Amino acid sequence: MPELPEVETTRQGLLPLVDQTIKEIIIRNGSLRWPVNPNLNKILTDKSIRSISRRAKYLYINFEHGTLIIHLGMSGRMQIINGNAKAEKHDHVIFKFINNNKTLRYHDPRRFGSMHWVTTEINEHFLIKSLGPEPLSENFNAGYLYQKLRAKKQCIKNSLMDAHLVVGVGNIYASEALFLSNIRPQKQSLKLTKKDVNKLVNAIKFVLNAAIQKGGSTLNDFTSVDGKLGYFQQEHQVYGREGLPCYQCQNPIQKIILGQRSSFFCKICQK
DNA sequence: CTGTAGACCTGGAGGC
DNA sequence: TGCCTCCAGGTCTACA
Repeated sequence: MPELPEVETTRQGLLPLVDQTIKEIIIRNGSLRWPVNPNLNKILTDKSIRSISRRAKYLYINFEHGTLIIHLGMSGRMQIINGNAKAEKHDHVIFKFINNNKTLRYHDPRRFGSMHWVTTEINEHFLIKSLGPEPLSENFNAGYLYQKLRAKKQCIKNSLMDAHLVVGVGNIYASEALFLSNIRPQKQSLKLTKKDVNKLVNAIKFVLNAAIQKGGSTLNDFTSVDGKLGYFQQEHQVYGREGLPCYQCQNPIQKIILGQRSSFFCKICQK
């Protein structure tokens, strides 16, 4: 589920927990991508959430004395539950609150996600320190991206998914943004013109913003909720549409593997 | 330094 | 029904 729009949507959904005080944290399975700090309960009991922010696909749960950095991996979810319904399979970490009958659950079947308690300068943390700019910030612009791409021999799709270059562009939105920019995913990065790069930057911002507006819509199952009007409510333009007609030209969408990840494009619309 | 394959892990879909 | 293979939203690490 989680590409940047889903993480941002999750962040917004967690905002009601700001100012709430932790009563208890139960670690049911701490073997995520990195082991969860077993002292989390001791560290955070009676502490209040000051704010909840995001950097790349990391959620920051900010406390006065430190930050809990959470990544959702491939299959993670954060869910607020009313009442005391018992934890389900893959609910690995449970947060309970004082003066509030709500429970926050970290659910992650594949356990590719992570949780780190950080009290030192967060931008120096090993997960954070070498991240590229936020795609929706002004720091991510055509001038910046063109400079970065001009010496890169790898294909543009792989470059886009390199978090040193720009964060938050995952497998789905990389394909989608390249389609909107009429650029083939396998094109060498250094062959993009300034015009290409300009179009690409705008497309990345557009697809991410549109998905955030829709509350995160990465998966096809989202379309079944209301598959009527609007760009994202319909379907992705290319992702997951191998063999189906391109919405622009009706030619079948192609699937290729780049960097071990499925990539989709239209060979007529993208050059 | 650059670029790529492998690794981590579970579950769902599809073939036989 | 059961077993097998393949595939999935991410990204760190090891190695050429």
